[in-house]
Amino acid sequence: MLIIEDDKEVSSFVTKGFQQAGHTIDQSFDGKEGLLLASTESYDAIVLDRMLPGIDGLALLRSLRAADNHTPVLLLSAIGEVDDRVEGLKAGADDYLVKPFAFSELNARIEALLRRSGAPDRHEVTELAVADLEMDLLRREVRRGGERVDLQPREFQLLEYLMRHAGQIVTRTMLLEAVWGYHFDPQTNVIDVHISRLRSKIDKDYPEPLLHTIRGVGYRLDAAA
Amino acid sequence: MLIIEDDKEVSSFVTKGFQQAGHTIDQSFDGKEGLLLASTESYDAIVLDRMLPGIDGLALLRSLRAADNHTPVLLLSAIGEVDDRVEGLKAGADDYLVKPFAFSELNARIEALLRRSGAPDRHEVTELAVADLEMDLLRREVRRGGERVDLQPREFQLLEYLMRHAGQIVTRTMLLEAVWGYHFDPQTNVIDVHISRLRSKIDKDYPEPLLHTIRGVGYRLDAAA
DNA sequence: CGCCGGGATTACCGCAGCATTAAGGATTTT
DNA sequence: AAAATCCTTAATGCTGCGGTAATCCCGGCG
Repeated sequence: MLIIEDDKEVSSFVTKGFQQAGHTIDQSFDGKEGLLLASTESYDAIVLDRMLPGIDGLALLRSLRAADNHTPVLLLSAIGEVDDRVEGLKAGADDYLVKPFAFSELNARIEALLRRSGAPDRHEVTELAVADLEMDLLRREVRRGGERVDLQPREFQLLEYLMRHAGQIVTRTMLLEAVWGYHFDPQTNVIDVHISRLRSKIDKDYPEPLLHTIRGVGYRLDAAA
Repeated sequence: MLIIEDDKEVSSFVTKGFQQAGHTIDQSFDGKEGLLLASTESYDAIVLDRMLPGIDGLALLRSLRAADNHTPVLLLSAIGEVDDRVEGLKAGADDYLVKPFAFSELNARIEALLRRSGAPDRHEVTELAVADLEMDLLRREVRRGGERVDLQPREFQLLEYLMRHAGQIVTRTMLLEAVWGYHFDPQTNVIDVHISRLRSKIDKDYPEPLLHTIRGVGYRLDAAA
């Protein structure tokens, strides 16, 4: 686990706590080094302070997500405004905690994150397939009927999630959480838009649509009627 | 299930999430109304925000418990207060979750509560069957005699309830509560209409009707004459 | 045999929910 | 600083679900 926090006292406090809980910890005290570590090493989770010398915590987080790194990140912040929280979550944080906090609280949240992301299949499967639709996770390539389909990052994420749950119904709430990381209702039609674009790329021009709408619930990806 | 939460965004997110998961939800945005609903109606679980206009969430909870109501309650709380958890649990909450939270987390906890409270876990069963009528809850598919039957959301809910109570008489009042979330008589023939539509899909074209009318009482779903 | 009340059926229409498109912003690249 | 890329928001259109109501049906009872 990686702790990025410039306040030595807080950092040490948190580090000791997690070490005693049996975790292995890397500490970083500034943004640049933190980002470097986060991108080059592989952590099960990251605790990230929002205010940092060098790079701002949010910017760091965005860079990380832009590089397609999905390590669970818990954001620490001194501020408590709602907008900050939303901004943090939108930037790609998986959870958010305001200082001052009790270590037990932090621990519980990290545990929840680990549990959630601890899906063992993440690193084993490198290829997904549904009917004649194939996805190569390593090369980030998608093919339908052998033909290449270019997807944008969001669309790729969306399709990946749908393919991992092929045959099952995927609710809108699930998508908001898994693909957008929202833990609230954005009150917009982001999902619809991206579904629409995805459809135009993978279902249009093909006789049998794979992406089905389940009215009032969500979507399902499969070949069956 | 009852959601008592004044923040419209949170309430909407949670409500939609549970609805998509197949639950019937009552929403309340203030303490007084919430308490009234909680005391007069019968819910399988209640999600209760701690900070409410009107009555405080904790006070509400205490009133409820004082009235000998033991419906499982999960308390929602804003960040900051750490040993609030203890207070909440002391007031009679069965579980506690701090905002912001992931819906999946909330869902998991509610399911745990339902399981604990002895309600037959709705998600352990993924398939229902009555005679040659089958329902796949995960795929939201219904088959009669192996043949697919397309149902609309309401019809699906209705049939699900009937199948969960197969062989028993299901009264109109029960249906209004469980399927429509009405706690009063709408003075219309909604039920009749949907029963009729359901019949035309699952009983028409088949020699033996499964959906029987019990005049003056309600309906019963089974194979027996 | 005709009346009565509950139930069944059908048709109709408002609107929720989804699809689609275009425009605006944010971020990154050149 | 300009350009390109991609995500989000917003506006618009459309489909068909779901509720209401009008009508029909049927069993029960006097």
